[in-house]
Amino acid sequence: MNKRPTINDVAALAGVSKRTVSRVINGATNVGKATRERIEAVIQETGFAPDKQARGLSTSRSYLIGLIYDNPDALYIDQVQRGVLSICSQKGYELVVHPCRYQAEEFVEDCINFVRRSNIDGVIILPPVSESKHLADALQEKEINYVRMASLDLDDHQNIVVSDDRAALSDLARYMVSLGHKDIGIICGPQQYYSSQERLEGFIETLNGLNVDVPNNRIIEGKNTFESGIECARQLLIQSPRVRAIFANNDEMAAGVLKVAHEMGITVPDDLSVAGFDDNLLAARVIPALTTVQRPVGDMAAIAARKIIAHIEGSEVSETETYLVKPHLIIRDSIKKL
Amino acid sequence: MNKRPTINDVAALAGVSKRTVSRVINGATNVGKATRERIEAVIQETGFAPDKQARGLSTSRSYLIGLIYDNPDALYIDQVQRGVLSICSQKGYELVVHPCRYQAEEFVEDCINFVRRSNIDGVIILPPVSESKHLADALQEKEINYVRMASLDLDDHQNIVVSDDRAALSDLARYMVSLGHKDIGIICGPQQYYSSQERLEGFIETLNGLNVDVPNNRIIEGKNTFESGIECARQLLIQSPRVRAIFANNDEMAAGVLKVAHEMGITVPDDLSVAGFDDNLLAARVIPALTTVQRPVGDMAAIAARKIIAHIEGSEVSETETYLVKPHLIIRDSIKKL
DNA sequence: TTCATTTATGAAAACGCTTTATAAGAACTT
DNA sequence: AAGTTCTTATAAAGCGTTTTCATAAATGAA
Repeated sequence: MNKRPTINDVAALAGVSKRTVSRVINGATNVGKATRERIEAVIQETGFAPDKQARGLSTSRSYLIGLIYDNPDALYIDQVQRGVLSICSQKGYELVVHPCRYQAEEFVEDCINFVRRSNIDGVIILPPVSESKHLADALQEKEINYVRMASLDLDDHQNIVVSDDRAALSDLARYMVSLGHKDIGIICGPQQYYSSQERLEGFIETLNGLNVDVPNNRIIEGKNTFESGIECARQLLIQSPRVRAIFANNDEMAAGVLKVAHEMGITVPDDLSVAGFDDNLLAARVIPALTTVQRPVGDMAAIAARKIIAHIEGSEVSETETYLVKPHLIIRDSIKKL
Repeated sequence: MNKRPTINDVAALAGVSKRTVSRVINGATNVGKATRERIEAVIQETGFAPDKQARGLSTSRSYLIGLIYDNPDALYIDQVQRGVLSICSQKGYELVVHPCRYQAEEFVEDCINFVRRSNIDGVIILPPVSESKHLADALQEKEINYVRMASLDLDDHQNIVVSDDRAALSDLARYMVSLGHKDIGIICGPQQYYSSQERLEGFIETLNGLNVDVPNNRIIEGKNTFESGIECARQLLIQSPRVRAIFANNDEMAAGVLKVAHEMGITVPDDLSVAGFDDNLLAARVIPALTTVQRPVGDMAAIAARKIIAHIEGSEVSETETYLVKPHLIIRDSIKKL
């Protein structure tokens, strides 16, 4: 018996029609107890498992979930994948990955094709792609299930999982001020992204609320890369040598700050405090270890997976399922009390 | 026209039978020129694309390629995924990811099920899972296509892509000696993995060839994590304070060495040189930037993808397609000339 | 011209499942 | 006793492809 058993084999062996076997597989109730048990025994014995393609052809389902992203942060992607899979594998779905180029002209079309070609049942979209209204609209129109992960509440709560970066940055601001910091510089992220805006605003507003002012020339826009962090840090530290603390929009750029400080003979955290965002691989390994903000990425991904599966299966997303998660501060060695 | 067009729609619109359309789709030669052009026009117009599931049901193909791994290095995984996808998307395949637990009892069964359930056409297996003879045998027996990525030539060349770590480590050894190093310590990887053995041997043999001896007490086995790197570095530097250079089996552990050196007031690279392996995200960002070894991971993955697709499609792997790639040394600031 | 090939097309079966009728009993009503 | 409902089962159609087997038309050889 090298060939994989089909539903017909099972039916024949159990002496029933395939319709009845189908009922058993799909957990229908109206099957006689004796019959059901006989069929289940045969299934056990033969190791039968329904063919996903055949089943899909019939139900127009593929049991595939797509993951769409254009994000260079491999660690983030990895955590998301694992989070999603922890749920998928429980529910019998597989995960198909689809990195893409957000900026490309045919980007939306490309994503739609991806879904169509393989009959993907639903997609999870990661930032910054998730901020594309264009894509979301296209999916909506084509009636494709989707859930977005984002840092901002920009969709129906059934279709999004958001991390409250603003609140986390507020915590960070309070923490810095509580340690006596008043001369603060910022290397923010690209302001074309809502997520970068949120972080910047959350940070500044709280500082202002605590009577700490951040002059505009102490705010520099970076590109979220290590190299960009280096450039911005140079500019900032030369322009405003009195700055005693810097918040960088991510750990990559914070690592750049560390590099520049080292070059310039500035000791961190004694002369300069530094904070990052992400709790990237770097954060704990760099010297001094970075104080940063950790988002529960895996958890968010798992929530997204539960939501998308609920959509697919038409079951209600349980009301208790949240859509908003709050990141938390990871305090290490890069911020010093003045 | 909200519904996706099927082959029947195309046939009807072109006024031919679906058999003929099928011929055109699949590039058969025996179709009249006029007919072919008419059909192609209709396909263009309607945006028809064959349904993968239906096609798969017929051909018992899924156009899915699986990626099996149990590797905590997110960067490595990410590079592999992108490398594989660069080929897959050209050829109309999608990538399904399957992280697993190598140590688990049901690991082999789990992988087989993964393939069976979704009719995965073939799998690419990453280290260290790729070292499992058990899994390879099971796949062979079930006639499942696979290609392994490894650091060691342990399979038919059609089924493997190997990175010649041994040669790279030999280069590193020569480089260190050329800078005058003789007091060298090693933090090697888990010796249960062939790949760790290869690196260690490649390094030591070359050193020996250059008349540099590494006493056994200067070789410590780590677990490839940052924390393990810290422990091993402490042990090594306390036990053998005269060591002036350390090779760590990966960048994570090398970062651990940097951390310990900093704690102990040892300046890198002035008092102690350090080398890593991987060219991890960390390598360039840490201070001082690590001299390390970079494997062309993306390229290897692309080769693996080409091979697996060739297997699936029964076409010959082009003879020019290599199976062996050589990593190369990335020289940065962590090794100093004595 | 006639027969043998090749070339171009189609009808219909098959792939393995779900689902829409439908039917046969059994178990209630009246 | 005859009608109604459940309950449990089946036959057969359908999902969108590919593929086997025919067949018709066009070409070439005799």
